[in-house]
Amino acid sequence: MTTWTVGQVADVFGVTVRTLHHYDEIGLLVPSERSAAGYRLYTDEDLRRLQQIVVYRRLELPLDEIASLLDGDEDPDVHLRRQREVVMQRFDELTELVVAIDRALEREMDERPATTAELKELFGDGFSDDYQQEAQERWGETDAWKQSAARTSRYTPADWAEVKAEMEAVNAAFVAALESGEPATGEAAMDAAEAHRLHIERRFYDLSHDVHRGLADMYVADPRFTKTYEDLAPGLAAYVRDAIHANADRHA
Amino acid sequence: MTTWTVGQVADVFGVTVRTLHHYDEIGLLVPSERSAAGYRLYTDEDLRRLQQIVVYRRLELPLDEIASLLDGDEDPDVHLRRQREVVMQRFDELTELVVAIDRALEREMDERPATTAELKELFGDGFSDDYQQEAQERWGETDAWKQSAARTSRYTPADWAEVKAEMEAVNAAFVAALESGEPATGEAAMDAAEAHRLHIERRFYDLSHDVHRGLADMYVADPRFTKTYEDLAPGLAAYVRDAIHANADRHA
DNA sequence: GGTCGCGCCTCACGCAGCGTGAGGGTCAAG
DNA sequence: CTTGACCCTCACGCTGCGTGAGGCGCGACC
Repeated sequence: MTTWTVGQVADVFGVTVRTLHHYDEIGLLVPSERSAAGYRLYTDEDLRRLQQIVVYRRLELPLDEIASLLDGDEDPDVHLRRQREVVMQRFDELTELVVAIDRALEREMDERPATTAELKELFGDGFSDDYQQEAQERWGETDAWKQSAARTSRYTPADWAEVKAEMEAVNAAFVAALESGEPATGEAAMDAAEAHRLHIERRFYDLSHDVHRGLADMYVADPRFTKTYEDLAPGLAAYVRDAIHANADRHA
Repeated sequence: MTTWTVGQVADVFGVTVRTLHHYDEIGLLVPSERSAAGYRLYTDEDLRRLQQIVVYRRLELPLDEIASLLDGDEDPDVHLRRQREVVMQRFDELTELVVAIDRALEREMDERPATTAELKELFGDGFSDDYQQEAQERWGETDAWKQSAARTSRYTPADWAEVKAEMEAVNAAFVAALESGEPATGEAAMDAAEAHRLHIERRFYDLSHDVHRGLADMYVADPRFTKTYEDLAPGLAAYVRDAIHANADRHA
């Protein structure tokens, strides 16, 4: 007996008969022989192919990719390496997941991530969803945005409250420097600028001094940012921009 | 504006509109309001629920479980802990996967895991798939079987050849002891028994001396095992059994 | 040679969790 | 009053099989 029936093959390889039927249907593994009665008969070669299929399935490759891998002229090496990357990525995701679950367990949903509504309560209408939407459109593809989104998605209302307090402290420092009559290139203003940069870096995303410059320019160029600062003190937007540039110069 | 439309909600929460429709269809998240034109309008409370859903989805919980979790009286803690275990298990699987991929890359499918056909070539008909089948039925649920299956599934033909050589060496030791006229309780026989146990432990599964006794009894009770030994030398099956028991006594 | 029981066959529908049109209203802006 | 971006409701498609239903094939035992 040098051929095997579905049941035998299924048992040995730990798959179901239906799975073998399916592989036959889609042409992934068509048994080389059939008995007079129409029984599928698998040869050694078929088994070798199935062996490969089973291995690739454990790698969670879709069946059509397995097919092209086994039939095609493509280098299995390439596929394997790609698959390795995919698995490693899943790995990272799972790591995050475990962390998320642990956090969820710790706080038992009491201090859960904040909703947009709560963010609005905290930050006022400056934090509108329309704005978030636009921000995503403008920055959605950048690493900074992704990093920021990844972090803030896990912030609780309490975290956000802290963030807000930090932001207000930085702004207050700017206002104080401005109202003391110190120029934007002065120590206090530059220190506030550096504090601003560190705040963002700590809470949202990596921020080099150069990128910080770009942000500063936007504070003046984009009326919504400008308004936030101008509401605090007239001329603050430009003052902040200049302070940030001066601070960047200082750290150049 | 204290309610949101599908598109707004979708953007902010990073899901698609279709997903929201789906959640509505299956009753997982039915928006509290509808506009005159039939637009779905999501309230703050709806968003809070969606927030929970999104979190649980990241945990890969099926939607119906999420529903019972959010609606039911069940303790979310229990679900979370269970989910954590599931994720950790996936973790282990992925670890194995990466190892498997690396091995596959190393040997580039050349020294791939052996097929049943190859095993038969190596071990003769004693290693029939029928037998494997039965073994799985008898032992399939035991840890030992699983452990063995997990290990052997990655054995290459070369590995199996080594296994076979080891087995033959052990058997030869038994035969030599038997033919030298030494009793089964003698040193040489007991040493062979211990070598037998260590061989299985190294290649297949953990094997205590007590479990080893059970195996020994089966060698006499099950005609196929008996045959394997009797073919080597008459009376060997019983001799092996006795030697194993003696060895187990020695290590008690 | 009947018939038991297991294994094989071919349909064919079902499942999750949406994706992806089709075909048609709605709403703010110009 | 039109345009264009949204919204609506069907409704079929996709993966990778699970799960019967209804019906032959085959070795064993009577």
